[in-house]
Amino acid sequence: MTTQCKDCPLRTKPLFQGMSEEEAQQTQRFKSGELVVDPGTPLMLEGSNAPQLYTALRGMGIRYKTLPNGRRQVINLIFPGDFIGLQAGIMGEMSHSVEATTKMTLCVFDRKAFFNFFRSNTERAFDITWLAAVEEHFLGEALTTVGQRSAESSVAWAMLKVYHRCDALGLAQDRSMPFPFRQQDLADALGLSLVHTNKTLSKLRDAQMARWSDGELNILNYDRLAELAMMQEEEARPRPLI
Amino acid sequence: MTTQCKDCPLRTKPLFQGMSEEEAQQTQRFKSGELVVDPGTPLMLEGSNAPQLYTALRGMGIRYKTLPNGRRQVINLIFPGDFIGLQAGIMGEMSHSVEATTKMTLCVFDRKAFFNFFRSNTERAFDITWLAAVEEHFLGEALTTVGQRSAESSVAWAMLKVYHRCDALGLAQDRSMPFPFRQQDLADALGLSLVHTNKTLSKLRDAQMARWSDGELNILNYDRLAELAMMQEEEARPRPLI
DNA sequence: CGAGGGTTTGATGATAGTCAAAGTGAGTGG
DNA sequence: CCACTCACTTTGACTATCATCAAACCCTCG
Repeated sequence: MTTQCKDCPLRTKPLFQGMSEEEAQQTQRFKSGELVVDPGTPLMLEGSNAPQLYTALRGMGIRYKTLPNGRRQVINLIFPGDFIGLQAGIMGEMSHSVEATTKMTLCVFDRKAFFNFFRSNTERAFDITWLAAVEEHFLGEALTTVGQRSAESSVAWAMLKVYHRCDALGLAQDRSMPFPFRQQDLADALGLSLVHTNKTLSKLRDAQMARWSDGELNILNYDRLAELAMMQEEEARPRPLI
Repeated sequence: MTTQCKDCPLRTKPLFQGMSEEEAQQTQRFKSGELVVDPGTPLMLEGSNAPQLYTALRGMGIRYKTLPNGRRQVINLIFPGDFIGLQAGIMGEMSHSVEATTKMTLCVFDRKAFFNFFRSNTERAFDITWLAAVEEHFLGEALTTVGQRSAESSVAWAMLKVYHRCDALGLAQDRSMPFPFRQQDLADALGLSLVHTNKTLSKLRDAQMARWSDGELNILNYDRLAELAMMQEEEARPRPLI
């Protein structure tokens, strides 16, 4: 038995905008099933025209692009509530690949139904555009990080970014959250080498600012970390949930 | 007398999707005027809630973010046909600033009318989302460049990227195009220092691959530049024009 | 016990940053 | 018409951040 949209465990999180019963019903009609995948499973392939779109319900993953020389850029991390495949839905082709890092549960939507869903309700169409704008916003920040921040500052930024997200999802407790990625993933996200990333992490650990081991991230000194990250305060704006 | 949307000089460019008479009329109703600005004029401010949205009709500009330490990341360059202020239109706040580099002519839209425009026609709503998806696509590529490419490769990539765009706009001739930016702008876009950017440019010049001086960019050896840039072939997908 | 994926550490060097100064050209005012 | 300024580009010298290479270490798993 798959989760009913009206009973979606994410719906009540403060991170997301409220969803009316009617909206939940609309989403329900759009939803074609649920998918559970093991760690490491590819969900979308760069350049492909995915027939399915997803919303992450549980678990985490990554989006990434690969270059002809084999290097990989992690575009961002996927957390519960993220919509996957917007680009395929709109432009017909993915510009990056998506892969599950942990075991994941995904709500499956049919690409063919996407346009109907989009046109079925102006509010929902607006929500989808909102999601795209949020993503653009995030990518601008990520670009700024990779382009302008030092390694230490970048790592601090990334840690706070994921911490905020997890906190808003209620997955964090005591300045501590699950963070099941590999150091290589973080390195590829920040444009750093694995070795340098590792050494930077150990600096932050020694400085008692943050500790990450065994898939658990611990923010030890929020304020100093935020200063190092040059984090701009911005209130968590609730986002739409599809 | 301002330009009528139905007579928009951009409408006929192959870069853009065809626009029906009816769509032109709808856009016309949404359009509240035209604005001509001098080089260096700020158009949008990061964090502000812009009351106006624009489409660049003529001229070029840049989008950028600034960090507390004063460093600047150029998010992308603005060419004719680009829609400015989508984020403000959707989320109510800009995540970056926008500035005119050359003299620019802009179609002005009223933010308050934006939602009406969006809901007035599903096709137009879809177009706006398309634009956001295109931007996301571009930012992913830019992030990959800054994170994974070497300085030489980055510069080559940037040159080809703008060349393709200008070519599609009919602004290029003989592998040559206007490129009125400063080296500092390019440096800030690629996360490089000004000095290193300058030296990289002179390498590409010496290697007879590309020459950029006096606001004119010249692609001397397209193939070698493309190889250096690790440019993936991708056909120019026509984009919507608002 | 060995294999394999991931993390950690050390050594070395290249790419790219910083600092400084000179060069160029357009624009301004005496 | 000639300084003079100002913004931008170019060049050289020096430095540091970060990449690469290599090897050891740690765990889990078969």
